[in-house]
Amino acid sequence: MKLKALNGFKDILPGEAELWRQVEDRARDIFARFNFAEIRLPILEKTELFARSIGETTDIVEKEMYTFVDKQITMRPEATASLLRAYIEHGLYVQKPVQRLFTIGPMFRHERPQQGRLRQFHQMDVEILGSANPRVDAELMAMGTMLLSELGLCVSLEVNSLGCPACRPAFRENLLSFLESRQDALCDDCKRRSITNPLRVLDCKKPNCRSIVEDAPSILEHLCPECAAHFSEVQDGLRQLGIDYSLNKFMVRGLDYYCRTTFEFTTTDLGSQSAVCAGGRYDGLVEQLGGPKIPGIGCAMGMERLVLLLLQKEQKIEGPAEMDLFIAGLGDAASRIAFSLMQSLRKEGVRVAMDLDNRGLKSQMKQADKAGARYVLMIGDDELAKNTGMLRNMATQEQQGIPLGDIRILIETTTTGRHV
RNA sequence: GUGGGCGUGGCCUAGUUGGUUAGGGCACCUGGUUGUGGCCCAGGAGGUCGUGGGUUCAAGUCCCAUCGCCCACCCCA
Repeated sequence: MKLKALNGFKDILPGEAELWRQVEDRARDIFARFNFAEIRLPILEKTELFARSIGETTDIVEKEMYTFVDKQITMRPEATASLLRAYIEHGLYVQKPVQRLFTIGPMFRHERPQQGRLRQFHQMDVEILGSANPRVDAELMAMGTMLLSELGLCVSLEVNSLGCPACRPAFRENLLSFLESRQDALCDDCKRRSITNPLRVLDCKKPNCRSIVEDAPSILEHLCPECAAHFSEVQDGLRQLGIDYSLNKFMVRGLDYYCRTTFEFTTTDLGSQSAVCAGGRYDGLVEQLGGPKIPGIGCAMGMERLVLLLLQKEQKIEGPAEMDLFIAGLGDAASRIAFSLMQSLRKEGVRVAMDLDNRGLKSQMKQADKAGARYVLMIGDDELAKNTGMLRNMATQEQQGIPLGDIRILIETTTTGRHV
């Protein structure tokens, strides 16, 4: 086997694609309930867009982007930057004070693949631009909760606030001096992190670092009055909407643009990739990208992680799409009639198939069965002589002759009682 | 980038201390029913044992190299 997909790039085969469609349909339904509009975005953008929004020194920008170096363009590693670019470029903020937008599609990061992590992966991305109101934060988390729950998934919601440019520097200093005092006890990774990204030390998974960090200064105790008020109203909103959540003062975001509210829906069933949906507020980002001073908040859901969870739940991948009718033509003459009858029925909206390779009846019945046909129309010499067909109900095994001259009865019988 | 694990027909896999034509299951095709699906039975097609080299009378099995995939670190949806 010479030609194969690239490492970290996956084909989604028909059976699984059906499950993907179910997830996406459910999401679109909920996005509509929450008054979101779809926006479709390009996959390639100028490299600069991601560097400026995600952060020059983040892992994503430093070493994970698929970039055409000579052209200075990059395959998007996430959707928020592209979405804000489009939002600013087309002046969407003048059409409505608050824009609620979603987009679904592939993202690309050159990481080492593992369970729940691919180089091309798919996200459903949701953004609310134009409101700094804490109720918006609560509403967004409520939507995430609703979607995951309607998908039948068991996840937990963790919430934190990262403060804002007014309060974070002071906290950062505080944390830095704390980490310096414990430097010797930290793992090697955390020693490095305390310099490159001190906040990251807070969510190190090593037990030893965890216990050290227990005593670390908490961002929640360093919030400025505005951020503290905002965060308390977010929680108030969550309570009003009946959303279960827990505070996680150690939760940190990987992208630089987040401020104030951040949240993560996590599961214990995905190996080490526990986040199925994560996001937060990014007031100031629109401005940073050259737009007006407009606040925003958003989150992204990882499609393959959702699908993995659904597969684990042994949710049956449904069989082939249901088919209304399979036409079994025996012999050349019958086959010719079947071929054009199939076209007429398809024009009328009937889901029809037939065997085009002149196989025996038994083989054709098998094909019909496998394809999920609810009816089979058999046309052989006997039927041909009378210009009729033998219509068999595959479930009840009843069959009756019906005239071929008038296809209305065929349409009606075979399309009533559809399940899909 | 760093660890660990695994590569046998399309898929899942058996293969004893190296020893005849590499075995089974799923799926596929044909027949049992010369015009009737699912279940059953019989038969059939399908394999450079990831690749290259080495040891040996003999390699799927042992050694070396290489490629690929998976899991974990890291990072993140």
